[in-house]
Amino acid sequence: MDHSILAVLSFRPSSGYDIKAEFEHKAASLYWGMSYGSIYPKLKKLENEGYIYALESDSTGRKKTLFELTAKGWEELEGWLASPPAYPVQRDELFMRIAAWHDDMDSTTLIGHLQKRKTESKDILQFIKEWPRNGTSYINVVGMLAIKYSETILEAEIKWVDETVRLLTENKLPASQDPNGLGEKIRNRRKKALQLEAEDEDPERLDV
Amino acid sequence: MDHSILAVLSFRPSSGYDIKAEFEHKAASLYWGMSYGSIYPKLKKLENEGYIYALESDSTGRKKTLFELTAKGWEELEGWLASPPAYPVQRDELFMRIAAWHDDMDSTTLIGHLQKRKTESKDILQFIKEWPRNGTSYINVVGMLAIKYSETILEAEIKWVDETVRLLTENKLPASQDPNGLGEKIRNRRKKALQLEAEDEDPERLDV
DNA sequence: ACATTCATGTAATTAGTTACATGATTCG
DNA sequence: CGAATCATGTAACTAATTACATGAATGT
Repeated sequence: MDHSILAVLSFRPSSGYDIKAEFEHKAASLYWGMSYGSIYPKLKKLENEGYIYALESDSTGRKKTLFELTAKGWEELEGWLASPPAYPVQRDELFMRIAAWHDDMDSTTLIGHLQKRKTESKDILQFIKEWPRNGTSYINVVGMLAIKYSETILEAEIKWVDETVRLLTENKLPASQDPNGLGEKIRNRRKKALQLEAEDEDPERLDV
Repeated sequence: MDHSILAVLSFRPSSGYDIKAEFEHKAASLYWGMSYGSIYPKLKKLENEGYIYALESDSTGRKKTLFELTAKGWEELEGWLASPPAYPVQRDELFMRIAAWHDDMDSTTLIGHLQKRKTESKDILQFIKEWPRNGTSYINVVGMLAIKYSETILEAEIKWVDETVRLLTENKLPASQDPNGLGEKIRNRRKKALQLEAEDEDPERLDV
């Protein structure tokens, strides 16, 4: 059961290609994504199970198969909309890197990561801000709330990046917390591991 | 290659069980997650490829296999840390629902979703705020920045939920944008689909 | 003694992407 | 007329979870 497809079809009857475009460039792209390799088989399955059906194409230009929701499809969608959403799992490679960063590493690399993130987030923010103003998109009353959310979060993120870059460049980082001297231990483990390798690579040196 | 495992091992030599705990209760849980079914095979693979090796257990109590990074493992980790992180894909079921919400639906259900989200986010925020203060966790200088980020975002999110619930209950929603009367079309498509089904279910009625 | 937690793993399943294949239509 | 885009699909592959199985050590 893929409810995100039913959700897209609820706006208007769409082809697989349309759905992909919706996930790529439009509103849905902010919170979901899907490739052709997923979309077409899912459409087949949803059709077989009676949630959607194929409309006749209106013969204008290109031929494509538009899918429309059946009564069963609308009911399934609305049941899903009413069911409690799972808490989103954040999987952010930037923060995994930040968390594992260690003192021996160059902080200019980290600043580079942060600035890249800022650029990307600013682009998305601009897209969101312009999108309700282009005068052609359909955004219902509740949809406006989601836009406001993305604006809020992205602005907070960008502000955090600026502040963090400032702290890193001015070397005014907050105090670390290390009650067991783990930072020292980590540096030693790393040093030892890297030294052992150097010896393995050039074992003769000791004897010369 | 699973760098999140190397990242966890960089803090301290750990068993598969330890790694799972790290992803479950600790810092890493905010930005990553993994099940046993992934962890143990990955550890085997990383060992075979020479990124990690098994330490002898220190025979105190339970026997477990701790893994430590090799020189190759440290180098791989640091290369990954320096490589540009991908922009995170937000997959948020709450916002997929909000985006597909339609006017015929009961807004109290939506308010319920929002309040559930608020509770969950508040719990995480509390965890984050307490965690540097428990006096036992290791958090390095850069790690503090990631904590600050999560605080910032979660606080912004909670504020947005409060504001949104207020708008919904007071019925002061922002104006929708619907240049092509799509909202009306959606309501009609839905009505028609559901009526057709009602007729199918009870076709005799027309003849009586 | 019994339940819980610690600890490691595998098999089946699910879900997804990537790369490829194919061809029609439209635009410049 | 050739390039770009529209349009649909499949096969191979990758990545992950879930459910199951097993058993030892610890806490009550």
